[in-house]
This record gives sequence, structure tokens and C-alpha cells, in this order.
Amino acid sequence: MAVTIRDVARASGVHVSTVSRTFSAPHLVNAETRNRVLAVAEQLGYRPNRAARGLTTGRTHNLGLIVADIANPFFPPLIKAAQAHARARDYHVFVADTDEDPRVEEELIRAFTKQVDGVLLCAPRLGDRTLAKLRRQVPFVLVNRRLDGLPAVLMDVGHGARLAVEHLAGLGHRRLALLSGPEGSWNSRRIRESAADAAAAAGAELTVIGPNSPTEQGGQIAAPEVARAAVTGVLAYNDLVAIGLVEGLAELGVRVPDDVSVVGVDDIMQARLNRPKLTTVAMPTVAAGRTAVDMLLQLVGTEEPGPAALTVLETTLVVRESTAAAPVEERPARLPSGEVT
Amino acid sequence: MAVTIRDVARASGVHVSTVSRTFSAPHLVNAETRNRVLAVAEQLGYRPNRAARGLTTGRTHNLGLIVADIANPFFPPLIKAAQAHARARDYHVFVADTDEDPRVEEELIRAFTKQVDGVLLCAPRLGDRTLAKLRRQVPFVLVNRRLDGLPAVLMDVGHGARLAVEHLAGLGHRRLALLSGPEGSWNSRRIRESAADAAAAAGAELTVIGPNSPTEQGGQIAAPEVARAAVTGVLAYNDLVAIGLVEGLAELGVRVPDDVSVVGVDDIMQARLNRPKLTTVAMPTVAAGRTAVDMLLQLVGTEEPGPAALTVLETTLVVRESTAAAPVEERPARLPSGEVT
DNA sequence: CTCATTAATGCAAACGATTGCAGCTCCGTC
DNA sequence: GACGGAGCTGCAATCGTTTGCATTAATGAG
Repeated sequence: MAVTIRDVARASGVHVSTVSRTFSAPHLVNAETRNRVLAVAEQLGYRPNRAARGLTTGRTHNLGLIVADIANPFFPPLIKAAQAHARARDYHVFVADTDEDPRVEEELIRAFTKQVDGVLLCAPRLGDRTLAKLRRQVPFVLVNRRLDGLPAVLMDVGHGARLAVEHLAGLGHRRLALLSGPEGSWNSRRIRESAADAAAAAGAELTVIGPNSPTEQGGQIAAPEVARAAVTGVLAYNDLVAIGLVEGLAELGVRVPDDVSVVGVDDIMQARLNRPKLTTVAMPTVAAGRTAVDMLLQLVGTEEPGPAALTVLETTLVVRESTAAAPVEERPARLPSGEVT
Repeated sequence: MAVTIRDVARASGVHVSTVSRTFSAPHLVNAETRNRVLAVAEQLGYRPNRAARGLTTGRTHNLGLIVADIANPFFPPLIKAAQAHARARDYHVFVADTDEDPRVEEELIRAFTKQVDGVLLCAPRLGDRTLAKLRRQVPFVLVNRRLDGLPAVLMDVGHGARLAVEHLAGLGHRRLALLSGPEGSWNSRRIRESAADAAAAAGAELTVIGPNSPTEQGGQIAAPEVARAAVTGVLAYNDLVAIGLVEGLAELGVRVPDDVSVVGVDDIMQARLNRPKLTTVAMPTVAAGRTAVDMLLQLVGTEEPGPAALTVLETTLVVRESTAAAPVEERPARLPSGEVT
């Protein structure tokens, strides 16, 4: 068996409470005693049992972080920022992956309950009702999802989508496609709405394709449909989809950006590495990770909730090589405000 | 406060032990009572406190998984495989990232202690002595690291490195470079040793460069040095480094594979997406994740350790577009077994 | 009808820590 | 020389569950 506080107490001739205090309130115990206890503890290899401590104090000093897909390069920077930030505040972050499955997501939240002080839910796929119910199990902060009464940090992807569409329109593209994201995704809806608005304002036509899986595969699969739709500009739900699409189009003999322009969302590392380098909407993931931790810690620190905080972070458009002026044949055919049958 | 077993007991007019049993040993309680308790529990929203349960049973049904860098695309498939496999066995996997810092690694192992039943250590950066000490805190299984007396699953990257060097030599390359990995990495040493052996056997010269950071940046930074070394074939510690190198060489006007051939290690998703598609040593990450979980569960399930198991998984060479025949000017200048000053 | 058996439940002691309260010693003060 | 206070330490209850044992009631056998 592991060595417990009791073993240390016995071996150093003091009561367990003194040992406990040596670790959790050192100033309350005589320097001499403290040193003796520490020495014995060290020698016995004693480590406080954090689970047991959590039972009495109600604080585990752990945070949970749930993402839909660790393999999506969008998340690691956020995760790392959150971990580093939390560690500096003497908290540990445990990460879990839901595999895009809402049921797994719920199960994981339940599993985290009482083992962490709070959880960061990144782009949850769960429905509003379930989330509202779950919030009573464990405090949480949402990332990229808005729900009344719950603290959240949002990246204003709608703004980014608008910029993207305006960028394409400015390049002369009039027939655009949107490769949409997962049903449950709040981000996906924001992108769709803003892109539609911006397209309408710019007098461009916008076709919605999908949703397919929010991965390269999803993008690759969408390629034939994109080609068939005869669009010249595409906004993809995220960079992975965009990269997959470029790949898929290449196989169909469609060149990017010569024949069609593609813009992604997220600005993951691969966007820079891709050929052509991807034009994309950059997300402030690091800031989001830090902010979310701060909000969560503030939430678990206080007895009463206070008003649910909401932080909105800005997104920007990064123009690289995957977008270019629309092909000439396409332009003269339609009026700027052209309607379609 | 959260609703506890006691609340349920009171509300349903039975003793706490009966409530406990309805959840952990249903067959011991009368069907009628059980249903009543379950109904009350449901209505009150009772959830067992897993930390408290772990205190008495000694089992948390959680596993920890520690990696050096979540952002490295090598890990996600392994992580996902481990999570899925564990979930099927009613275990949850919590992941933590050490940021390549051995101190953080140790801290995380300590943090996991008693909160999980065992931990999977992926390519730990910790020294042998520390690992040997830590193993008494919590059972663990090593991945890609060998240490006497500790169960491990290894991917035979040495074999892969040998294949890679033979592949390059077979294409006529005589001057090779190895971009080495982090000091503490067991894999890195294996690669270096095997590559050196294979190079010697093939009569090729092998220059070791680095170590730099095992990331794209690291590869990019190494590019000038590679160019200066006037080699025609490079084996990189991993795909990220290889991809960064290709990028860095391009900026220097050196073409891959025309001027120099590059092979990576890991076969991450980006290897297929890169232009040129990367020739690389494929690692059986999914199998590794599953096997590691199995070994760990077997380890925590039994009272006495038994012999430390060791599983070695095979690696293969995937030839794509980043390797080609050595440039012609280079070949006639030297004998196959050419020595250098 | 009695007795052994079984099924269902209650009782209370753990698990490993924390913490309010009380007690003791020692010191300085008046 | 009694008193008040400070500084340490011990006592025991508590956190939410599990589980070996005792208890009770119901069942079946002889």
C-alpha cells in the first residue's frame, strides 16, 4: 500500500493533524516539528492523496478540458495555452476527446465531475437542454458556443467569415460555395449566417454544401460537388476541410487559386505549410485558452456565480496564396446583383 | 451542495448501504427497492462521486496519458486509439502535455497519482533513475522507451531508420545527413544508431546535425546547415522536422527531391498532404495505443506484477515523392565506399 | 412445527485527508 | 503569583462511498 499521512504521523511521533498541517498550513506548526515531519515524509516517500484531499476541501486543483477532436490542429495551441496558464496558477488540466460524439461528450463531463473543479467545453456538440442540465453537475466555461446563463469565450468567427466573403467578392468572385460544418456546431451556424449576409450584401450567390466530416477527408469528398456547382470561390468550415478540398480539386484537374479560390477558417499551422499557402480566418486560440482558464478559475473560486461573463475575441483574415482574382470568363456573364433561377 | 448517497437514502427510506448497493451491486438488492431508489436518485439528480468511490475501492476507472507535445500530429491517433479502446473497457483516459519539459512531466505524473489507476507514458523525457523512482507512485506502461523492469510497447523505429537509409543508398545517395531529435528521447538514439549502422554497411557517409527542436521550426532552422553540408539525402527525426526542412530548403533554392532527398519518421497525416508527398517511416500508432491500454489494464488488474511485458511493433517505409535518385554530378566523384577528409 | 437456509437490509468501520475546537505550555504583565 | 494571550498540538467529526458482518424475515425441508 501507499504511504499515508498516518504512517508519517506514527514515524515522526506526532498526530496526523500535525502532519496534515505541515503540508497545508505550514505556518501553524513549529519549525522544528515541521522539519522533522518533512524529513520523515521525504524518507518514506509520502505524497498527499489528492483525491482524498479533494473530498474534504471540495477542491481538486484540476481542470477538465473537452474537445471534439484532438487530431484537429486547431485545438492543440488552445490546449497548450490553457495548460500553461493553469499550471502557473497551480492547477492541472486534463484533456479528453469526444470523437465528435455528443453521447461521449456527456459521458466525459460526468466522468470529470468531482474529479476536477471545473471544465472547459470547447465547441461542444451537445444540445442546449443537455448542457443546461449538466451545468449543475460541474461548473463550466464554454468556448465557441453561446448559451444563456453560461460563461463563454467566443471567437467572433462571423466577422471573419464576413471578411472572407468580402475578400472573395472584392476579387471579382460572384458564385461562391460554403462547405458547412457539423450540425451541432455553434461556429458553423455563425459562419453560415454571416457568409450569407455578406454574400447578399456583395451581390454574390452562395451555395451551401455539406455538411461533411470537418476533416481533410470531408473536404476531399466535397471536391466533385464543388466542381459541379461551378463556383469560383469557396469558404470552408475550417482549414482541414479547405486543405482537403484543394487536394481533391487538384485530382479533378481544378487548380487553386487559378480556377477557384479557397479560404479556410482557423489558421492552423498546416495552413502556412500547405501549397498553395492557405488564405484563412485566423482564430485567437491562445488568448482563448488563457481567457477560458481565467474565467473558470474565477467561477470556481467564488461562492456565488455572479453574472455569466462573456468574452468575445476578434478574428482576422490572413490573405495568402489560395485566393486570387476570379477567372475572366466568369465575370461578364452576370450583373453584380444577379439573381438566379 | 451536490446530492449525495445520503440524500437519496433519506428520500427513499432506506439505509445508505442499500443505495450504494443499487449502484455497485444491483443483484444484492430487492428489485422493488432498487427501482424505488433508482427513481428517487434519478429525480434528485444523484451521481456517484467517483473520487470518494476511488477512496474505498482503490479503483478510479481512469487512466492517465502523458505526451511531450499534443501539437505533434504523431500523438493524436495514438491518443484516440487509447481513449476508444479504454472506453470500451469502461475506463476513461485523461491526457496531459508536458511541453517537452521533464520537470513538468514529473509533476504531471505526481498529479495523476491516485486520481488514475495507471498512466501511459509516451516517449518520456525523464531520466531512467527518476522513472524508476516514480514507478512506485503509480503503475505505468512506457511507449517508445525501454527501461528494465517496466512494461513497454515499442515501435521498432531502428528497423525503419535502417530501411530509410538503405532506400536512400539504393537511390545512389552517398552523402547523408541525420537531423537528430531531443536528447532524452529513446527513439532518437535508436534512429541514430541504426542509421549509422546502415550507412556504414551501405558505404555511405552520415553527418549528424542537431538536435534542434523536434518541430517544423527545428527543421526549417536546420536547412542552411544541411545545404552547407552538401549532402544529397536526409533522414529527419520526424515528419514535422522533415516538412520544415523541405520548406527551409525551398527558401534557399534547394529543390526536393531533385537536389536532395528527404525522408521523415512517423507518417503523420501531414506527410501525405505535403508537397512533395513525404517518404517516411510509418509508425503503428493505433496498435500502440491499444496495446498500451491492454498492458496497463492487465497491470492494474492483477495484484502482483508478473514479468514486465514488452511488445515490439513493426515499422515500415512508405515511399512517396520526397526521395529520388541522387543528382548525377554527385555520383562519379566518389567511390561507393568513399572516405572523406 | 422446528430448524437451517437464503435473501434483503441495516450497522459501523474503513479509505486518506482537513479543520474547528479544546487543551497545554510558556511567557510577560501587573 | 494569578491572569491573559500566544503558539503548538491533539481530538474527533467530517467529506461520500464501500463492504464485512450482524440482523431480520421469509422460505423450504424434514
